[in-house]
Amino acid sequence: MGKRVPTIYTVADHAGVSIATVSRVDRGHPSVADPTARRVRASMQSVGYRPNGAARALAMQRHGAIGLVFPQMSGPYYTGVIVGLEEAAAGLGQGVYIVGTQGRVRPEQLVTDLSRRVDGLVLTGRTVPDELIAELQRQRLPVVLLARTAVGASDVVRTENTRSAQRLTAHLIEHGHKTIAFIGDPDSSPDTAERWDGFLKAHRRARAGAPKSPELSALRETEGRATATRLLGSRARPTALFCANDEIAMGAYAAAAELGLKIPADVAVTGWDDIPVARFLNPGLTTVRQPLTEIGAVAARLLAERVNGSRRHASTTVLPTEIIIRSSCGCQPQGGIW
Amino acid sequence: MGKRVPTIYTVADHAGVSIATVSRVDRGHPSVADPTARRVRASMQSVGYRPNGAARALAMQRHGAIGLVFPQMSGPYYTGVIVGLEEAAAGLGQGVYIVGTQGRVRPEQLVTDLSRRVDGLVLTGRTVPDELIAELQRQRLPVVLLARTAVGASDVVRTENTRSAQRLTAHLIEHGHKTIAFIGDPDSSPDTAERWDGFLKAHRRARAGAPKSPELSALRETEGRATATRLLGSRARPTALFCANDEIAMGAYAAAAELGLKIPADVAVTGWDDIPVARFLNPGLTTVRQPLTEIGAVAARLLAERVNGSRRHASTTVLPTEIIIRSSCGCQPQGGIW
DNA sequence: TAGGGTCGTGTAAGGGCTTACATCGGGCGC
DNA sequence: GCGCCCGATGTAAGCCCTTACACGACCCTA
Repeated sequence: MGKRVPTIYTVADHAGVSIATVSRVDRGHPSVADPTARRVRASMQSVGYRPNGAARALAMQRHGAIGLVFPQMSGPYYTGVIVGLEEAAAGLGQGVYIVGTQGRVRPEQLVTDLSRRVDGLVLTGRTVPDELIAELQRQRLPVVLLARTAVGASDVVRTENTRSAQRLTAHLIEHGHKTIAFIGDPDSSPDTAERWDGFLKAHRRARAGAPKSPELSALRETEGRATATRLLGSRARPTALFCANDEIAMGAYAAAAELGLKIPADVAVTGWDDIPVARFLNPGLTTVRQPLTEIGAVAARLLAERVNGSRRHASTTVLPTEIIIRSSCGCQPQGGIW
Repeated sequence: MGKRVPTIYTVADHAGVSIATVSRVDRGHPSVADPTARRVRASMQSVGYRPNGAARALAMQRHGAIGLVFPQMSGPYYTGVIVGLEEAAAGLGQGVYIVGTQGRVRPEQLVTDLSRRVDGLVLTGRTVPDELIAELQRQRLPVVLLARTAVGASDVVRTENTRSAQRLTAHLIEHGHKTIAFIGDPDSSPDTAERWDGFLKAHRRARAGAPKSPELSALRETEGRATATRLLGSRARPTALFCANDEIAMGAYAAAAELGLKIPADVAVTGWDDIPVARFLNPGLTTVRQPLTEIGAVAARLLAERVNGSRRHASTTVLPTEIIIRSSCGCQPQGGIW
């Protein structure tokens, strides 16, 4: 018959000590005599004791976990962030809960539920409405926002966009391109908005004619491919495509191949993110590297500071980006040094 | 001053009801009168109440969460599995904890800690030593193993390997290849072992000469690239590379490009997994698709069955795989139908 | 008008752990 | 030989919920 799950009492009885001693042994408290500790450990083993984390969390008034909410985990972008976050969190003694909101019926409910079991939350992009974020803050839950505009007094982690976008665009202009299309939706995220901004700045700076508007596309291969196909098939075909991320750029590669256009001879392409596969594309994709794992790691650290109370004021962290020149922009394969 | 965090008592006082009623309102229990429920909800909102998940888990004797342990999350393989797992788990009302073991000092400690806060665990590949798995089973923690040989009476989710490997190899042989190298390490995982097995079977079936041994490589781009470079640079260069996964195949692409060899004219390449980028490679990568998200979803469901006690006996699930013919094997770009 | 249901709410007993404080034996200084 | 102190262990009070059961008010029915 299903015997009850062994608890700290089971172990205490078995070892002939009090539950306090069992707890101390489990936590590695130094003040337990060696023979006792050995006996207790043997008992734990022998009854098959697995301490109940919920009870501990309740007693310690700390969940020992943080939550990460992302829109679509599928892409390499979030994978990188998650890896960085998980690793840093583990180092800080925090577990990591994940929740994807893409395609969920009631994402807000998921996030609310999640908020009950963590010491802090990392929210990315457009996963959660502002009101909910505000509500969580009212509940005094530490929140870090990634790739998202600030709400109230939360911490924010971002990466540099405008400046790199401007330089990358200038690079394309130097390659002689007159008509460069921007593929992406500035309204979809502050990051993309800043990239569009830098794109325009570079044109102004070079006194070059800029497109009046971006070519809208979601940050995904399929959408990028469709948009690129349309652009490259038109009469006034642009000679360069500034893609808001690498996945769009990959779509552009596919579109170009389909239309028999050579990259970069017929059309130059640049991406953003430097996802792992970028350098394996043919030709190598010129792009902008974001420190993905670092983003996650910083978020974890910020949360830890809030949780242990060592910091009370909201902070904004902007991580640097780096332009990676390969050959899709028209440079020689070995690549220039930026 | 840091006021105490509001609890169910705070709300009860504020609303002038008992904590039982507050609890019922929160859980959506139907037997609360409407006006009362409204009043309680207003109080929750007004005091900024966030129920404590640990306390609930303790009272309900259920964590409402499962854990996933993976070796390196960086790759697309695990990303797919995680997505599937997370989505299915959410549907079953379970949260998902993740832990990566790659590069961790004491992975076993991480897993042990994790086991205290979940109702069940999904363990992948070579992340956890058999003894620890056995110990967790002794503690009656439901465990599902992915891409891993069974230990004790745990559930196992796998994908079909031998048959697809055999057919894919036969396909290469039909393309006229006499010397096909197998890149991967059969000792590193049962999956790879079975692929090697199918590879050999196909040679035997076709009365073709098979290599005596696999060309060892970890399941990563870098290692695959190094191995492929060595092979393709040798005198007796193989005319086809059967790579144990897509990442190795991508390394092979890079190696071939470096050596000025054309795929598939000079050397054919096949992969395994059908990671998202596979069809964007040039030429499109012929590979074997595994139902990644389905693997995760099945794992979540198995765990749920164990947790709610609706199933007691260990099960093994083998999911089907599908050969995806593109052009890296020598077929025409539009691809044959398998 | 008493008895029996219902419905809405409250009471109180857990659930398994941490930890401040109390207690109990020695060893040691004098 | 006495008192002190310290090290090892125990006692018990939380931590914040869920829920079986009790209870009282009210409505029906007989």
